[in-house]
Formats: sequence, structure tokens, C-alpha cells
Amino acid sequence: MSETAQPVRVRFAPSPTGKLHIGGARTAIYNWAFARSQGGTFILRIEDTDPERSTEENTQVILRAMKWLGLDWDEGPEVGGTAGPYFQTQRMETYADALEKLKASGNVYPCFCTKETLDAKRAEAEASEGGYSGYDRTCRAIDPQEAQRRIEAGEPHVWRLKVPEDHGPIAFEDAVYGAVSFPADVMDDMIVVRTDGSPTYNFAVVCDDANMGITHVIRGDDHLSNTPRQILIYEALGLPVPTFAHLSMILGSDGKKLSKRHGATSVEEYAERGYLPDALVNFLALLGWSLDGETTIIPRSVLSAQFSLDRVTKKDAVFDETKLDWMNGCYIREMQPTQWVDAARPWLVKAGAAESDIDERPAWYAALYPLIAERMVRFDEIPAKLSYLFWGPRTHLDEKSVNKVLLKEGARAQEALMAARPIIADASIPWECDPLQERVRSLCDSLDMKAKFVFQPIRVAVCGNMVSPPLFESIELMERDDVVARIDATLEEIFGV
RNA sequence: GUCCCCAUAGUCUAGCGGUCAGGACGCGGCCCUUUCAAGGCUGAGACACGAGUUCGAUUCUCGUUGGGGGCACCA
Repeated sequence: MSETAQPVRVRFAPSPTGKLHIGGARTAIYNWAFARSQGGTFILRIEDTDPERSTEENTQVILRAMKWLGLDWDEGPEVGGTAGPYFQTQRMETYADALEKLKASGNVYPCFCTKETLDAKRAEAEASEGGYSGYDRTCRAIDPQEAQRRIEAGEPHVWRLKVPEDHGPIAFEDAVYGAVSFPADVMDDMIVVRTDGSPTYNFAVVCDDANMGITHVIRGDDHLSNTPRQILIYEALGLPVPTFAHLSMILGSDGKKLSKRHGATSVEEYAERGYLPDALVNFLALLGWSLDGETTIIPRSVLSAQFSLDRVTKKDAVFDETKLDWMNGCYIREMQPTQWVDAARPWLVKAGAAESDIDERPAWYAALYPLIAERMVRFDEIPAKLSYLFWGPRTHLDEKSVNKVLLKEGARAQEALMAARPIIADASIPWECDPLQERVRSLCDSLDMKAKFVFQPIRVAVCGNMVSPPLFESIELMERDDVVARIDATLEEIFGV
């Protein structure tokens, strides 16, 4: 990025036609990281020119997702900026100005062909041997005087770019793909302004990027073929062409473009399922970029300092949720207990905690962290894994666990439970993990049982399941009477004593 | 159909003419252990194919095959 001494300005430009999806999020992350690493400016622009599909609600969802991901923008909605406004629908006069400029320079001409005849021609061409190869330039041949008369007579028309006849191949140096070249003769005279006077996507993008002083256009691969068209517009407008950097696609596990049937595709859904924004950012950053090929846990501080376009891959990447899970677990294990409580709050409530209780006993909730941190990868596992802490005196026995640990062991399990019960009920023993555990361990010796034959029945009785966080660390966090009550209930329910 | 792009294990990737082809997820084994995890050690697993260029190709060129994207008065 040395050929331009000017400061870096990049933008992420989503259309509010849906939620922020995974692919868009990665594009946003790369733009953000590139701006941060270059000391540049990161701009957020909303491309809402499609009134049919754009909604205010989607705009809000996108802004919320950006904030959740921690991708702060320097210019854009809510923060403003000198290159605004940042909604395309509010920049209509800039497109009108650009059109006037193109008319004046003769780089554009009116086209009176109706959508219907165009569609018919295209259908016909597609059915024939050669296939469709773009607009046939019928109206380009119309005499300017004649065209002017028809416009004044009120005939509906669009404006098309007059692609130079003698234009050589359109070549550019993509920051990711390297040298890319398109033959100019396959470019048709694209529509730049529609019948209703609104700009088409390619035209609006060029106007905005130019007016906003964008130096690097970092966007999805699906725009690679649009790039030569946009370059033609830059040229017609006499504007400098920015550096382009195209990003490969993110595919689903079946190698097909990521879509609804692959499950969660929006950032919002990942938040709801209990992924940490730092983990998602880290994971997405690595989908097409590497720091050194070795490092996988990359904090955003490193990302924002070390990101570089020359380490971006050209190959499409498959989104592998298994690895995201692992990475989320890594980030959970690095949290501070109080931080974890904050993040876990909605799921703790689902597990049975009262909001007020979380506020009143922060230390107790923070104590859950060491019990669960290395046993969870997503926050939505919390209800299933920690609800036993909120059962009070009742227990909810898992059938499979009962069969395997209590019924199958029969007398031995009953014996262990009955022997452990007085220890747990003994008020002279401090209600703490270590002394309780110590006493139960020595019980194993006196009963001549292996530890698991004593611990597992207690675990099932108290936690309801043969799989749980550490037993006495959990018991310590509960009330003695409740624990005893659960053992009694189990004894009665399973063994009838 | 046409134009453009891509190609290292199941997945994410390192590599930029000579490497035991490296790392991570996942998978197998062992250790630890009251369950499950986490952690440590360890094992299996890849250069799509075919021609060139070269003393030597994963790496450079061409072709084949496979995959992806564009070709709208959508963005």
C-alpha cells in the first residue's frame, strides 16, 4: 500500500435487505482490521437504494450486529462524518450531479428500449446458438438531436454508459487476486440511471466510493466481475480508480454457498446461541487470512495491528462450526469470572437463576465459573449443565443415569448413598468442599469401594445426572438441607427406603 | 452458453524451485482422573490429473477435470 501516500479510507457497505450474515461479517472484519492496522478510517455505509427489500429494521439489526462484534466505525450512521450522509437514499443529488457530468462529457446516452423488449431479446438470444452477450446498443445509434426530442416529448428512458469502442482489455491489480483482466468487448453499455431516475448499484457505488474518498475497496468475490464495469464508470467520470481487494466466498459444509439450510447464517443467531464476539471475530478472521500460518488464537488487538491484505487467501473457505466451538471454548477459559457472569446472564436465568439473585450474590455466581468454564463451549449449554444448582430440595433424576449408576449397581449404590448421607448431614463438618470430600473419600476405604462407586451415586442423586461439574465443588455452593433432601428423595424413589 | 476466479489431509491454513510438506480443528491411542471436560504426550491423514520448463517441481507455463462467481431498470 505504498504507492499511495494518502491515508487509507475503507468502507463496509451492507444492504439492509436482511440480517448481517457470516460472509458480510467477515468482509466487515477485514475492512475494519485493515483500517486499524493502517491507521486509516473505517466507514459504514448503508446501501438502501432498493426500496422493495430494504427495511429500517434490517438497518438496526446490522448496526447492532456490528456493535456486538466490536467493529466500531469512524464515519457512518449514528456517528456522522464529513463525507456523509451515509445512507444512499440520502445521496440522490450526488448521483444526479454525476449523471450531468457524464451527459456533458458525452459518456452516456439515453435508451428508450422498454424492459419488455429487452427481456424478450435476451430470452431469444439465450435460446439461440451464441447466447446473450449484453445490450445490442440499439439506442446508441439514435441521433442525439432526435434523442433530445424524444426526451422532451416525455418518452421514458434510462441512461446507459457509452463504453468506448476502442477500449482495450480492462486490467487491474487486485490486492488479493493479483493481475486480473477482462476483455472490454464483452462489456455491454450498462444502465447507469433507471427510468425513475434512480441510480443502479454499480453507478451509485462508484459515485459514493469516489465522493467518500475510498482508497481501498475490500468486498466479496461476487463483485469481481462488476469491477471492470465500475472501472469504466470511474474512467468516464475522470476519477481515480481505488485499489480493489476481493475476498473469496464462505461456503457451507457441503461446499455450496452458505445459506439458510446450513443452519445459522446471521451474526445475530450466533450471538443467540452463545458465542462470544471475540471468538467469532477471531474465527472469521482466519477464514481466508492467516497471521503466520501457526497462530490460531488471535486477539482483536493483534488482528487490528497485524492484519494485512497480502496474507488473504484466494480460495473459498468452508465454514466449520466444530472449530468455532473449540475456539469459543478457548475464549471462555480466558475470561474473568465476573465477565463470564455478565455474558452468561441470560442463560443463567434460563437455568433457573433469578435476575435479582444474580445482582445480590455476585460472588456466588462468579464461583460457578471454575466449575463450568472448561466444560462448556457455548453459553446455550448452561441451562442443561447448571440447572441442578437451582433445584432447591428437589432432584430431577435422569433415566439413563439412574439405570446405569443406581439400578445396575443396586445394593452397592444404595449402600454408598446411605453411608454418605450422614456425613453430608453432619453439621459438625464445615460445609466446604475439602472436608466433605475428605470424609467421603475415607468412607470409600471403610466401605472397601472404589471412589467412583461412591461418588457416582451421590452425583446422580444430587445433580440428577451421571455427568456433571465437579461434585463437592458443586455441593459446597448448595444448601446442606437441600443436598440431604435430594439424597433422601433418591433413596426413597429408587430404593424405597 | 459466455466471461472471470480458484485448486495442499474431512475442515481452516503455512509454503512462494531443493522442506522429514509445518501448525490448528476434528479423529485414534496413552497419561491424569469420582463423571464429563480441560490439560500433557502421541498416532493416522494432503500437494486433483496430464504434459512441459528445469539438474530438480507442491511451487513456474499450458491443458484436462472439479468447484465457485458474474453476465438485471437487485445489491
